[in-house]
Amino acid sequence: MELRQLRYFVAVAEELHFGRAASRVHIAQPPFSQQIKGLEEEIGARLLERNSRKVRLTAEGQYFYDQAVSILAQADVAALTVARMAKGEFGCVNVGFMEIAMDSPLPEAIRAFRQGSPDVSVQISQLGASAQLANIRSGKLDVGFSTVFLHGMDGLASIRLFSKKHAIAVPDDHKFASEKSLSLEDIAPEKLILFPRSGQPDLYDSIIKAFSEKGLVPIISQEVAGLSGAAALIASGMGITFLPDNSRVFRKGITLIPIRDEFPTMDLFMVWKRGDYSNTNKGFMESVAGYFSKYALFFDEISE
Amino acid sequence: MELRQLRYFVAVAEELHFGRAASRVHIAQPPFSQQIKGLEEEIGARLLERNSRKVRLTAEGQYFYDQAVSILAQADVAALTVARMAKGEFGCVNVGFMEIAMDSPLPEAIRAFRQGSPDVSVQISQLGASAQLANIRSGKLDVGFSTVFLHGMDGLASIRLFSKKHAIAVPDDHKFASEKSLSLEDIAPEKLILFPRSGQPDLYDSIIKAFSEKGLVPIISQEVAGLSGAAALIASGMGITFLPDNSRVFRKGITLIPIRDEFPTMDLFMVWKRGDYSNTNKGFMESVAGYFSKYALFFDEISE
DNA sequence: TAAAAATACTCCATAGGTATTTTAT
DNA sequence: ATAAAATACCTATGGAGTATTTTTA
Repeated sequence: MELRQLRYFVAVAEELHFGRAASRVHIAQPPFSQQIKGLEEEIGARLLERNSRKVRLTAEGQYFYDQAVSILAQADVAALTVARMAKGEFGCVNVGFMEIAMDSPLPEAIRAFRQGSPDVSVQISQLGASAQLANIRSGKLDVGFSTVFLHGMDGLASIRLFSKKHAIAVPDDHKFASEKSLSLEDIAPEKLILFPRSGQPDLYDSIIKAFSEKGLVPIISQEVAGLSGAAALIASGMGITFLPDNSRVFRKGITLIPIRDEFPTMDLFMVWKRGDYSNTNKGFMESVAGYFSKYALFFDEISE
Repeated sequence: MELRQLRYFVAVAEELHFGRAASRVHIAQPPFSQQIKGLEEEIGARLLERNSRKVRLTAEGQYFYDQAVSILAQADVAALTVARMAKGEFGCVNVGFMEIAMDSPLPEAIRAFRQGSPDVSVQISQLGASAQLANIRSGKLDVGFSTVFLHGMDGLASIRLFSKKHAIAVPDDHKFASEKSLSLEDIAPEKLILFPRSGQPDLYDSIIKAFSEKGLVPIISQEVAGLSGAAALIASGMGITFLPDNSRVFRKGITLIPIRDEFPTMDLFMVWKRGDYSNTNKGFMESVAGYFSKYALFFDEISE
């Protein structure tokens, strides 16, 4: 049995006339009759009751017609869907992101993609940097957004989406609140609230190093995982911390003051499994990277 | 796109090896590769990522594999189902019967068919003779069971399943209750309960005629539609009536006494639309007729 | 270098065309 | 008498086979 025969059968079941049905599928009547006959013989049932004046469906034919229509429709939809997947218009992307990425244009970049590709399901989940890497490797995640740079790590690839200067976050009523900028010397004596080193060891170490290069040792009063928790601690006067400059989210009761000295930046990277992405993923990544105006760079990295 | 290509694709999606997949579908590797390539080109998407060492499904291929399996399964099931319908093993039969038919071997005949053809759905509904004929003509009913004989009526065909003598049904405490048999002369003076003439005019008229041929006129005290209602009236002493001899159902408080004289019989006919029945219907009718040991006769009538 | 997919070609099975016959109204 | 399906027979597309090349791990 072939789809061709189902197409022919559907035609004759709807026309109830071999000649018209044949011309509808653009073949001559005799081979058309042959195909129908072959179909009936193969499945072992008469589908049409016909004589030279009238054609009508048998009970079997009625049932088979419904089935044939359904099968042909499913085949068409499957082919179309796959074509759309290949064009990146349809599918599913599993995205992981670090909490800090919420405080960036990333949510808007994802929203823009969703609008442009409404039939792509974007599943996002908040994950730490290491969890992202593990899940990308295992295939549970397609793309990750993390502040951790990959120094050419094994099977993974990444690009930097943006790099943002850190600022000092102090409570609105802090003595620094009215300063235009601060030096590390100003900050060193203050109680510092920092993220746990395990989360982003490189960033953590380079912050400490920035101080020690000036002969300073910061007073780390608390390590807090979770931005909103840290923001609450700052606002309530438990200490000060670093936040990306112009942070748009966590600033209730908090003032951001630029740092005068050289200081590590907050970078956001997009990470994926090198050479392993569906067209849907590719479309997603291109859209997000494009949103960050990194098209050229992205293409270099993605096409290896 | 053809089912052949789906079959091939399923094979290679499962084997992840063109050579093995090709031999699984009993063709050589090169034409097999051609077919897969053609499929991919037609639907406009790469389904398999392959090099000379490894074959794996793309995201599109994974999706298409599921669809292909489903489509092939549906096609197989459809063909199989239609074949079973043609053999009368699967389908649906709409049956109409007159109430009186419940007091006969018919229910058991239907039960026997159901047991032998568990995948045929038998829809039964109680209908009068004329309603049966109308519904059979319109196609709502496939088969009817009625006491009304069709004198070679237009598009309908029928056979007699059985013919049963009538007996007199009297209440257990009636003066006739201990009689061995009764003549029409005995019965004529009694209050008679009869079915409405409209239901079975021929039978009604022939009953009256049986009396009048002996110069008798029966006293019809009531006309009652519905056997159970009639039986209740008899039992409560409102009159006597005719029931098929050895009636198995309606005999609480009722005694049946044979009739000595010539008298119309109670016949049950199976009725269907001449030359218009599915194989499922045919199977049903043959089974029921066979139960009534009418195979030979039935076959004569059914095959015109 | 060796296993496996892709090419290149050849062949034939069968889908499809043409001419004609059969059939039922 | 005629419209339409079936049959008979022919043609040619394309599915499948064989031999060979290309590829990459």
